[in-house]
Amino acid sequence: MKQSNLKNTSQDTFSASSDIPISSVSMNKTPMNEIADISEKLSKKEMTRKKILDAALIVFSQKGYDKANVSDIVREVGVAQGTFYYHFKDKKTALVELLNSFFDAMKKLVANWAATTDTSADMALVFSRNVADLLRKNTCLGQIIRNETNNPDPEIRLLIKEFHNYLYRQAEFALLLGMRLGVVREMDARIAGVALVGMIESVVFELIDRVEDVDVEHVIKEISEMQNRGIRPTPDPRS
Amino acid sequence: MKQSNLKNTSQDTFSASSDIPISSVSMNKTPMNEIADISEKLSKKEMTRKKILDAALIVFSQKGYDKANVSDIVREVGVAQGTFYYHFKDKKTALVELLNSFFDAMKKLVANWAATTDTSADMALVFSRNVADLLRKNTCLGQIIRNETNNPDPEIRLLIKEFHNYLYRQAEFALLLGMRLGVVREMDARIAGVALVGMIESVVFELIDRVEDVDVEHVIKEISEMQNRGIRPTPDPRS
Amino acid sequence: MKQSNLKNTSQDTFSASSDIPISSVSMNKTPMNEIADISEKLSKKEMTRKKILDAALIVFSQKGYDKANVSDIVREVGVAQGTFYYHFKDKKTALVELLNSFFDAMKKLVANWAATTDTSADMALVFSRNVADLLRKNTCLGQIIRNETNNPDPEIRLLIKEFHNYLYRQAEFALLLGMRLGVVREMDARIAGVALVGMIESVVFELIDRVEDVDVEHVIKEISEMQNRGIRPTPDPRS
Amino acid sequence: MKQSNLKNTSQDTFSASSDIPISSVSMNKTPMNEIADISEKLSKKEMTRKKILDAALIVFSQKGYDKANVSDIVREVGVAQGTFYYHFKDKKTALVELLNSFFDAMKKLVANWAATTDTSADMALVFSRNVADLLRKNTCLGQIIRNETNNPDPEIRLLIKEFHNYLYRQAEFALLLGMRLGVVREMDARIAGVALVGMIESVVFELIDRVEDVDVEHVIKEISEMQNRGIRPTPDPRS
DNA sequence: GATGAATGAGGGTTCATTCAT
DNA sequence: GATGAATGAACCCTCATTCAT
Repeated sequence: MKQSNLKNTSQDTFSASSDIPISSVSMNKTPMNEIADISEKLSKKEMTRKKILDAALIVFSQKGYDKANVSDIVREVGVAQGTFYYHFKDKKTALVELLNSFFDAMKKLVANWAATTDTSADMALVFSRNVADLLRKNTCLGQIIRNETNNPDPEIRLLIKEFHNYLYRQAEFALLLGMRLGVVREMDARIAGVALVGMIESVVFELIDRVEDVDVEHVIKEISEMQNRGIRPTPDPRS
Repeated sequence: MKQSNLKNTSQDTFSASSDIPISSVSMNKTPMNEIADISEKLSKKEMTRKKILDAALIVFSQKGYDKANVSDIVREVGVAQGTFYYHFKDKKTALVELLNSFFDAMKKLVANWAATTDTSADMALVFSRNVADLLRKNTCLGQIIRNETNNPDPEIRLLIKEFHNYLYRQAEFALLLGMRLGVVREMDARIAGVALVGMIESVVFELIDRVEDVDVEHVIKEISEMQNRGIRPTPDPRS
Repeated sequence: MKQSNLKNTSQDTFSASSDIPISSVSMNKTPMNEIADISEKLSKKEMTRKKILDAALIVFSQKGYDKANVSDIVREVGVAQGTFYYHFKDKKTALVELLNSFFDAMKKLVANWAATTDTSADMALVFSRNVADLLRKNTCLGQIIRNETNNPDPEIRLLIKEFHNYLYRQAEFALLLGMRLGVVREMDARIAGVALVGMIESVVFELIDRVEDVDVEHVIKEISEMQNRGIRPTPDPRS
Repeated sequence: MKQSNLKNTSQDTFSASSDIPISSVSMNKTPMNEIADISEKLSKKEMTRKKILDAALIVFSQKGYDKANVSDIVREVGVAQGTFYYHFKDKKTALVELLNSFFDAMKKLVANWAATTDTSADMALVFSRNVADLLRKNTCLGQIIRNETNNPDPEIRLLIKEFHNYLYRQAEFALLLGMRLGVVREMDARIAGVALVGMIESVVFELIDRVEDVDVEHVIKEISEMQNRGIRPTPDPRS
């Protein structure tokens, strides 16, 4: 079997499954075990399929979907070119499956967030940390979503737009809730939602993902502070 | 001449020259006239070259650089395939030229900003409006820069990274200055710089560029407010 | 399957394998059988590859390497354009492989020559016949080597120069040996080596390869005589 | 005007005209003056034409006719692409003109050779020196003739074959004459003619043209010796 | 007489996809 | 279930040639 040339520089566990956060970020249990358990039950066929998906995830995120070759993917896995097409109708299908399973996992996260988020908590901090963790734990998918945002293929585009809209609506909803509770000032929640998410995304991809020696906790705190207070020298509004 | 299939959905003037803001955003004169005047003086060769560049700008922004075909570009212009290669060494050269002329224009903008920005003004508002205007006037280049951020080609990648770093450094510098002047609270200016720029970029591309009936001024004001005050219900810090 | 346009005018067996003389010229057995036997064992893939190489050999020798199109080659074989690139990295690789296998075969010949050449024999006759046979059995490769001697590609050039230098050194070495044994007069062996090889090459390509009704044995004897005695009317030096 | 990249390493005077030996090699007068005189009379148009031909000669000899670009040639001269086609119907016409003027010049040489060659002289030496000088003084055309011997274009091929046949017939004729005079032993003059010319050509191109510090006179003497005596240790037949 | 912008046919090469095994 | 040889459409790019100026 040929050796892979791809460098694994992210903290991903390099498994399509694990790249998808089935568990909530607030869960402290090790979800890996569950996945591992499930993995054990995978048939040989399912294993191959999963390996291909894992490899596709990495290759797509590194070379971009269009430039990524099926040959790159199968070389990574060590299977034949045709095997890819036994498991997936075409290249696009694999990408769509990756994206969809990511979104499915997200929906599970939402339930947890909604249920566990304490309204008295520092919502900005919680939200930022959740989104940041989400992106950090799914570096590859994050990259793909970022890079393919304007992919010429309409289906892919739509799917990714869905993800962004989802985040925006989450933020908007949280802000509206905060306003009703009196912990958020009056504002255009739609615009603010986009702004907050964009802020977090940029920081995750520019600082947390790219810079090696970065204090993640420090970065997240700074963002939360920015979200809460803005840049002006006022007393901490929480005080 | 063959008919173009590309849809011109953006508000760009669809001219490589006009896409590049040679004049400062603070200038209220209509620079278009000047550019038009210059255009009159273009030789036939230069006209062809410009037309190709204009078409390349659109095609690159719509299909992505790698998926964009030279044949798409020349079909748009109505010239032969070879004509592209008479004017540009290769596809990449055209992209690099577009990016570089954009960056050159930016540098001119900077000088104006530095010279004209009143420290007593609402810096966040001025900065946001400047960046937003810059991006809005160069929708296509903005799209390209956004889409090719992780292009596999190292040269392209570097060029675009340069652009982002430039914006980040601008924001960081403005924040540091504000801190020294006492109009900005103490913070990690590097992180905040990335956050502020990311916020603006997201809003421009998600709201201003994509949504038709958007009150640009309203959006920019909201962002400035967010930057100044954050989301918390404090009294306006400027008061 | 499309019809070939290439005319097979040479006496080549038109097989990349048979073009390469695996057996020594002094062997009287028919090596073709052995090669045929081996051919039987070739997998379908190897057969395709061999067919492409055979066709490339002919096309390269007829049109010249640079003018030869991959499409010519695959049309000859009856496979798709892509099939060529499945088997060979590029056009050059196929050429280099042809040249290298020829040179490898040569090295085997050398061992035989060195081992079997009787110093008491008419060395000039043996050498001439060996080189002439080598070239005659590999007409196409001979043509290629002749035509691409000054190919702009440095790698190709070097490879072919190697072949010529090899022949020159062989001749030089033989002459030096003859001088030590007293059967060759004192001379500048380096110059003489080039002269002898050039003489043989010219005759092979001008007379043996091109003229149909030529008595090969007669030609070779005439050359040997020339090499031994020159043109002057002296008594046969061997007498 | 762009600078040329071509290295002028040969001893050519780098003039299409001077590359063609209008004067016999045995003439000791400086024919350059005559040519120069003629040059003076060239109209500007004729000068341009000549310059293009000169450049074509060099480019063809260095890159090979097929790989040579018209753009290379005109860049060398410093004229526009179209200028080439004003003076020559196409690329091939320029090559054919170069070859033809070379052959015309040859015919003039022949008359001189035939008239001046002393039958009592060392004919081999005279013939070798004449051919060698001819090739050395026309390095570029020599290269072209050597490289394009098997050019796929039939017209070019034929023209070059003509040159070789001419040389062969010259040698054959000289040998037949020598035989009649009793200064050459009985032999197959046709084969010997090819052999003698091939010997000289190889040595010129392998040793004299390529190796820098080569004693041309020594090389020519060695060849003559080889032609006269062969390789065997006989007493000098001339004694 | 010369120009040089423009042409377009054609070449090498890539790669997603198919299908017989 | 997996293979991998084969495919062929499509792309980037080259360059001899044309023609309006």
